[in-house]
Amino acid sequence: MDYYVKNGDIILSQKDFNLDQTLDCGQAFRWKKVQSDYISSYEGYFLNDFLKISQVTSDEFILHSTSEKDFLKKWTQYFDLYTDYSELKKMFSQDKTIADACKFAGGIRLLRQNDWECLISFIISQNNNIPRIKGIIERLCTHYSGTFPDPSLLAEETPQSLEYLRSGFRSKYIADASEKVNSGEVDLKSISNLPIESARTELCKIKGVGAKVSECVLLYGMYRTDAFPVDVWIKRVLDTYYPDGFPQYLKQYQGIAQLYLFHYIRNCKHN
DNA sequence: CGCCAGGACGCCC
DNA sequence: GGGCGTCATGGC
Repeated sequence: MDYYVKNGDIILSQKDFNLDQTLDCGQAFRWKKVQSDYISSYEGYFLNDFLKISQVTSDEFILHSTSEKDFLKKWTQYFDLYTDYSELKKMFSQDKTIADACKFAGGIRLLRQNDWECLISFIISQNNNIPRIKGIIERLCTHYSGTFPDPSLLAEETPQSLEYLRSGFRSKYIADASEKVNSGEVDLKSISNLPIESARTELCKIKGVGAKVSECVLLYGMYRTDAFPVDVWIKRVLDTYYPDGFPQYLKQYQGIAQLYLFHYIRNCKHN
């Protein structure tokens, strides 16, 4: 990671980073691709901090209108820039299937998102498709003037008052999660420090949070890289390529490996 | 139109 | 403990 400041923008030099692969691989739902003269540009949020970011070349980026302070304090963390993905991929590539996945799209990085936002987002994600998940979350944020609502705000809502989301049966789950987090019955900050089995148990106390959603919250919202969400796509990968189980030596970082596999199985046509 | 979606729940056996 | 229907909504 290397950078300099130019006309109020951050010019970033970064290997192992592709915006299309990272921002549109189903781990975050508030990034929008926007028209630009660059390879690609996105606008989105980490919590309520807005960012426009562009990919200029394979390893050059512009973070538009960002202070050096915000860059160092927020965005380097969010994009996980202090982690060496070349090293990770070297380890992953001992496995043929993941090696292929990394060759197909090696610019994916794990986004270090907010636990609360991840919880609500992945509750919404269940039995749903990505375009519609994005729509529901956009309606939610628009309702709160473009910001993602805090637990205290959402805790005032009921399944009825959430009808504008058109999230179907999930609205009662959103209401339950908001109530439990706001009251402290479920304490996300404490959970993030628990052994992973206990953390799963605690998260699953929320109605509508099961094995898959809790795993996503752990991985995407709490940076538990050993969390391993299994959805229908990853199930296909496991059935096809790992009938005897996922390699144990990848356990500590299997969540990140899962990102490459998820993107690969969904987008590589010859599968 | 029908099938499916980054699933969880309730009920059945 | 595993299997299966159900749950809203709408993308494709």
